[in-house]
Amino acid sequence: MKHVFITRDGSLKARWQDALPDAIGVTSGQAITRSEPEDVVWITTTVDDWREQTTAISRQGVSVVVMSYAPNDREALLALELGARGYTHTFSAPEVLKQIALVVTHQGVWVGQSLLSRVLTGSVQALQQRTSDEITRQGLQTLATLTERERAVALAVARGAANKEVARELTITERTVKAHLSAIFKKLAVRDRLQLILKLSSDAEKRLS
Amino acid sequence: MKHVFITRDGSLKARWQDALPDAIGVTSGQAITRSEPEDVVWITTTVDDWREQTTAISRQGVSVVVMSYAPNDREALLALELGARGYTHTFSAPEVLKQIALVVTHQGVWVGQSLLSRVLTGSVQALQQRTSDEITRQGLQTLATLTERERAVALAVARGAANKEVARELTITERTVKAHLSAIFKKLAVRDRLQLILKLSSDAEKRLS
DNA sequence: TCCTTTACTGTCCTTCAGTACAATAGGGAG
DNA sequence: CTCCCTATTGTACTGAAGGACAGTAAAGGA
Repeated sequence: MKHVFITRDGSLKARWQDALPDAIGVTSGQAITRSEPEDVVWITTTVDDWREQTTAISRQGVSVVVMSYAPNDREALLALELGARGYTHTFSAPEVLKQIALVVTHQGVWVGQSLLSRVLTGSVQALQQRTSDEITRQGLQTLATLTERERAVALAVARGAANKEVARELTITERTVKAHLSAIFKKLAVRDRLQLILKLSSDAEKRLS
Repeated sequence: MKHVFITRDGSLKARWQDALPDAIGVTSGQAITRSEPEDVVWITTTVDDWREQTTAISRQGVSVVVMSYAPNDREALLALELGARGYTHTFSAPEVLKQIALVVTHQGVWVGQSLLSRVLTGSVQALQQRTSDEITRQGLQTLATLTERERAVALAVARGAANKEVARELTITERTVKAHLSAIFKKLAVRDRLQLILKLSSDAEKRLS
């Protein structure tokens, strides 16, 4: 079992070797021939054909972890859809890399704390809209100070939903949505929904780093 | 670190103890008081309030694995959405249970071989439908299609500024700001400033990668 | 020169967001 | 059994947002 790092020039970053002493670096062209079913292949999104590589390698039963310089949930989704079992920041600490290696070699999936919930929340909302109260679960610290219902409203608004839409979604009147919003604005010290969106999305970004 | 199994009657199955000798069994009522951040809580879907328990316990930072007698991807999604980090069959082999324990205690997610692809595919489709125009059409060039002034207005609005503030900032009237905004909405195919903010911030993420 | 684009401004109108007054009901703490 | 918190809904009001009509002025290419 070995760790194969695919980079643009086949070079290895020091922290990767810190975490995984038996790591080897290759370029995109060499990748397929150098990896076996037991291995873990790490690939950065700076590699032009990382999508194709991820698909091809994961199809052979090899665990693939995609590393990005600027992780975001859309790219994470894409990576997972292509067959990757992990998605993380290129500059993740050695301890984190070790952890990821451990997880993916044991049939686990590693997508980072916040990404998971965001990714899944999206799908659940689409697949079964009726569970809307439960959409509010973990979270952003900001949301922690809110009540269950307030959180549900806040998250809906953060998606860009209008009061009327939120009302329909939570099966309450528009007036109630306004009531919750007033409470939310007060608690989070924001003046309107615009600032709320900005606050929530900036907090979400912080969690990625 | 210990393994807490929540079952209807608080009893433990033999294979659970085979896999995890330090396992303890509790009933739903005792669950919260008996689990600490380092623990792994295993809960079967035969427990009436497994959804609420999963939500509550995972919120405290405890890893929760949901076990079902008849696993299916819909329930898996629900479990993950509620905050569970694992989802498997109640009668999983001891080796599998060990593996799951290892994965979830290292910040991984375990949803089983077959479920993984289906679950993720579902979520990918759901998310991409919602954001398909952004990804395909405009992409990174969102702001590039705008004129100088429109860009200035768009950026100010993306910061959460009101029309009046933008007007003062650019030394123009509020009416002109509205005119620019109308053009922006049309060009970028968004309905209002809320969606504009969401669009710009999502594109900003992509530009970084 | 003519036409197009861009920037800027005006008034009128509709809809939405948010607040200011409320009120009612249930659950939990003391 | 109160007091407090939460969830819910009501009416009325102010102000902002955005569209529907406009219009003028400058710049640049055909």
